[in-house]
Parts: sequence; C-alpha cells; structure tokens
Amino acid sequence: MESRTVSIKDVADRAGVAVGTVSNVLNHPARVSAATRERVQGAIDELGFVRNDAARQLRAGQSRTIGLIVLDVGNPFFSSLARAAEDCAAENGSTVVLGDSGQDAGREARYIDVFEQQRVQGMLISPVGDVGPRVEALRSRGMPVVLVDRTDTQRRCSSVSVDDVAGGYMAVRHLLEAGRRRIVFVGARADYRQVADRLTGARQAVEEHDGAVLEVVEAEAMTVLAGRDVGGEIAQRRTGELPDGIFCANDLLAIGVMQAVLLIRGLRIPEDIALIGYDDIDFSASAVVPLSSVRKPTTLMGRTAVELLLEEIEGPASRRRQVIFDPELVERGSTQAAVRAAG
Amino acid sequence: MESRTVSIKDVADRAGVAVGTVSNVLNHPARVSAATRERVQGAIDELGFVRNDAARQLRAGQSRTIGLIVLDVGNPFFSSLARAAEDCAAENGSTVVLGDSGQDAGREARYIDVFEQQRVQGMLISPVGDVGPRVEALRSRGMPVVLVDRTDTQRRCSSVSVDDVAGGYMAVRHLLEAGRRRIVFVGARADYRQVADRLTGARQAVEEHDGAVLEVVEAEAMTVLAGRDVGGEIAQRRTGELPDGIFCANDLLAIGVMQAVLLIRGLRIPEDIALIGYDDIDFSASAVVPLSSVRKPTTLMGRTAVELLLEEIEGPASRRRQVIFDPELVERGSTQAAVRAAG
DNA sequence: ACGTGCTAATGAAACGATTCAAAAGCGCGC
DNA sequence: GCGCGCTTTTGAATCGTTTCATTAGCACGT
Repeated sequence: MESRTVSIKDVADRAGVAVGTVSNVLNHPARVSAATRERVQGAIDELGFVRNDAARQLRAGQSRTIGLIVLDVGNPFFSSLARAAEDCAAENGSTVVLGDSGQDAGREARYIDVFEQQRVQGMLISPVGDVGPRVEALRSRGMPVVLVDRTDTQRRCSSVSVDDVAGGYMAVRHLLEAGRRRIVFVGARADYRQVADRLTGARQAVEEHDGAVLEVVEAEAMTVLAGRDVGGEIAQRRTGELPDGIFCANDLLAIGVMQAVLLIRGLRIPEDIALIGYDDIDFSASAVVPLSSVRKPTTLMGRTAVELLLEEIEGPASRRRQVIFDPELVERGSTQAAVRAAG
Repeated sequence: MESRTVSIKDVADRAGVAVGTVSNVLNHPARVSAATRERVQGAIDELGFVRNDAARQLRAGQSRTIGLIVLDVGNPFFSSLARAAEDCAAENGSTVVLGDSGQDAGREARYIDVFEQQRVQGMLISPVGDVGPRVEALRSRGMPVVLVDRTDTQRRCSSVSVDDVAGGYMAVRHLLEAGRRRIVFVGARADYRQVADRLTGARQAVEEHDGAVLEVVEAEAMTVLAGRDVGGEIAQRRTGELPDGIFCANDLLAIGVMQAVLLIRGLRIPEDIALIGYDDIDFSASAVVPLSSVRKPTTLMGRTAVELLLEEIEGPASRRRQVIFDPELVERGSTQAAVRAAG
C-alpha cells in the first residue's frame, strides 16, 4: 500500500524542512517555531511516519527498554511483580519487555542474549540456577542487572527478595498467639531453600514459646494432592494426638490439608485445628474456609527492583544493595480465634 | 571496566582483518577460511563482543522479534499460550517479547507503539476493545497482525480463536449423556460475548434432547464467591426441584457451587448432581471432587497464531485466515456417571 | 548602512552492522 | 613469466536517526 517505509527524510521533504528540524519536532519541540512544528506534525500524520527505534538507539547507544526474565509467567507472584515493574518503568519513561524462562536455563540464556543484543538499559532476572558467571559477564560489559526473588550472596549486584525465615516465624507465631501449642509444619523434601527457610522461622517461633511443640511432616510434593494425603494422615490420628495448628509451606498444600481435614473426619477449622498457608495465592481467599496465609509484597518488590535498576543505570558507581522485604500476614477464617470456645 | 562498548571494528582490528570479514564470520561462516574464522572468533571471545541488534536491524530493515500483547499474563490461558508461541517462534529463529495490557486500552496502545517502533516482524494481539482502527493503521504500514482469542469479523487480518458455542454444547451434551435431564446453566450477566456463546451452545444441546430442560441462573460475578451463593440457593430447593446437572460458565463459579452443594446440604457429586465448569483452570483437577471442564487448546492456539503470522510475514499476499478451534472436554469425577445407581 | 544579539533552521557527521563490487592471493598450465 | 579461474578478503556505501557547529533570518540600536 504505502511505499515500504517512511523515514524522517520523507517527512522533511513533505514539510519542506531539513531532517534536523523534524528530529527537533520529535525530541525538542521547544526549539521549533509553532508554525513549523505544525507543518511537520501534519506531514507526519499524513505519511503515517513511525520512528525507527533501531536507528534512534544506534545513535543514542541505549534504549528505553528494561528486560525482565521470570521463572514462570503463569505464577501469580511473577505476573503481579511484572505488572508492578511495568508501571514503575512507565512512570520513568521506560518499557518492560518480558521473557519467560520457564525454569529452563537454555531459555534463560537465550533471553539474556537477546536482551543484551537489544542493548536494553538493564535486566531484572529471577535466575534459574547459578547465574553467577553469566551475571558477571554482563556486568563486566557494563550491563546493569538486578536479581529478583534471590539474593546475591557475593554482593556483585543489587537484589530484591523476601525474608522467608521471617515469614515462617510470622505464620507460626500467629498460630501460637491464637493459643495453639501442638503445631505441625508441612513441607516437601526441602529442595528449595525457601521451604527450608520457612521451617527455620517456624522453629524459632516455637522455641520462643514454652510448652509449644513443632512436628515436621514431609509431603510428597508442594501440591493440593500431596496436601490431601498429609491431611488424611493427620485427621486419622487419635484425638489426643491431633495438632491444633498446622502451617503449610505453601497454599496448595494447605488447601489439600483443608479438604482432607474437613471432609474425611469432619473436624472444624479453625475451632479444632487452625490452618495457615504461604504465598497467598488468589484461590486462598475463596477456599471453603478462607485460608490465612503469608504474602510476599509483590507490588513493592516489582517497583523496588526497577528503582534499584534505574539507580544503577543513572549512577553506575552506586553501591549494590540487597533489599530484603518482610512478608505480610494475611489473617482469614482458617485461623480466626474469635469464635473459639475458651480452654 | 571495559572500554564502553566493543564494536565489530574493534574485533576486526584485534584480529587483523577487515570489518567485512568479521561480519562474514558471524553471518556467512562458510565464506571465511578456517584459520581466519578461528582468529576472529578468538578476538570476539577475548573482547566480549556482543552484536548490536539496533545496527543490524537498521541495515536489515527488519528484526527477528515478534510482539505478543495479552490481556493478562496472570491468566493461565494466556501464559500457556505465550509459552507455546515462544516455543514455536524459537523453532523459526524468532523471539517473542511479551507485553501485558492488563485489559487497559492505554497500555495496549503503548505496547503497539513500542513494538512498531522496534519494527517487530509482526504482532499477535489479544485486543482489549475495538482495535479495528489501530489494526487497520498497522496493516496499512505493512505490519502483519494476527488476532488472538478473537475473530476479526471484517476479515482484515488472520485470527485464532475458540468456538464457545461448541464448548457450551459439548458440556451440556456431556451432562445429557450421563443421563441428566434437569440442567442448570450458571453464568454472570452476559457482558461477555463468550458467556453468551456458551449459553447458546447449552441451549442447542438441550433442544436436541427430548425431555431435557434448561434453567438459567444468573450469578453476581464469575467468581468462587458468587458461585457459592448460587450453589447455596440451589441446594436449598425442595428435593423434587433439584437439578441433576449443573453447567457453570467458568470453573471458578463451578468450584463455588461445588463447595456450597457439598457442605451446605451434603448432597453428593456426581451422584445427586453432576457438575461441569469451563476453562479447565489448574485448580479444577484438585478440587475436592475433581471438576470436569472444557478446555481451550491453548498450546495449539499459540503455535497456530505464530504460524499464521509467519505465513503472512513471508508472503504478505497470502489470504487472511480465521482459524476457530473446538474446545476439548475434560472428564473428571464431578460428572463420572460410572458409580451412579441405575434409574 | 552596519554591527549585535537573538531565535530558528540547516545539514554533515556519527552510531555499528551488513552488503557487494572490486581487489588480492593462489595454484596451475602453458 | 603470464594469464586464467578460483577462493578469500577488503572497504566504501548504506540504513534512519540524533547531534551540534554553522548559517540564516530578523529586530533593534547606533
């Protein structure tokens, strides 16, 4: 339809001005007289001119784009973090482009390459495994990087993460404050650092409290189904051996436990057993008994990550900072002590 | 650390060859003798050279990037579709970059602009509202566009979508085949074309079946909570007036209905009431009674969308195609007729 | 008439990779 | 020693934008 692509030169010809003037209209409107500005704008509209970002970047040496690589876009934590990052970037005139590594190191590497070739301003990476070497290489070439949901133990770059020890502590302390003493921690074989941290926090809380005991039950996986198995096992215990509080390492497990406890034996939540999960997934609020949980401050994390990155972009000499957020307790029906009979 | 950025010129100097030779090593290795190739490669590694995509694109006039704009990355439908699109693109040497419009027309417009300025090869758009004019403008400038999860009634561009009428038909037909006759359709005030389509399909199925009746119940929203309200209302009906099959316009509603039906009155699923949802969200498989549902072929849709786009990129003269997929029935416990007593 | 002090507009140079016509290098037969 | 055919290498031109030193244009005071 149109001649292949419309360049700034075409616009200049059409408006009867020099290319530099067109560029000024686009980038420094104040430098151009109103009349000329209008004429150029008219030509732009008529011809349907769209800036060629490649040329602009080539000249500028830098783009206005931030690369964000997440482990799984399907995970609400990441999608919500991404949303926040986008908003914060937009406020600063940048755009976030998203890459989904799907926990695959190869895909992660691909995105890092693509983003570097695109000369993004910087990258936010939620790394798959050990990205130490990759990040080191990036940094040596002057590419700002901020790690997300992971601290850099060697302090090579800034990072934004969550204190899962504090989260575990918070959850169990909440159970203790609701008067529970026989606490069960349900977690999967602790491959994940995160699960181990949550357990550590749970232990701390119990140790601070005389008369409280913590039992650790291992689930097959971090899923609803595995939770149901664990819940079934617990529900079948003799009355004297029942726990009165359960902390699950994530919400899926907790929902499974809840299903089993409510249906298999007809125990009441929270009256007989108080239950709390972790992550505060969307679903938790609408479980049969709304599930208390521990929430990561995703929005804050997304914004902070972008801010740290921009800081580093503007002042490459700035110090690396490891920002660690405390998670937040979300109280819902599954731990509400209010209705509970005294004693 | 390093001198600002390493260009192909630096590599050429280091290796003692001309810039054209370096370029050939990168793009047409066969044209270069093995010895030279090795020397150049060595220089590249030593200097940590990274291709400047902006310059490459500027010269080539086109990138190897596809822009994908979705309504909500948090929605599993879109995240899974994105994953498939990425895979398919990767197989064809392209990369997908993701933009999340969050159902916001402004953000959608922003991403369209950014992608167009980046001269992406083409865009996959799951549009917020009426993108007719925008798409028209893009196309007039030669930018290939494929709509996702939406047909283009005016056939201006190719599209990939799902036949929700067929989905609704499928769901209710499944209930009928399980011997159910008193069917309830639960949907929200049908703002969404999609919900209306599902109801249309449901009606068709019922009309084909003598003695079957369909009742439509309106929920406040498409949420678990709203579903629970509807389920409570239904469960409290007198025995003779109970439905024996319920089709909910999405899984969230269905899960709410399930919670209410099971807990409030202790009815059995599927023995007393068979229940089926729509969308097949992750959670459905692990509901207390695993929920039957209707699934969109997300992976296929993602791949097809990319294929249609590539088709158009390679042959701009190719005809626009509206690909409409049939959804797929997912049978689970909530409709399993097997256990049901005869009669 | 001429210099001064403005603002507005100009256009060549630069960014870094790719392309391609031309040159260089080489082996070989006469 | 020379020309031929082949592969390998060269380097200037190109893409579209931004930048910035210059130039143009204009009003005003002397």
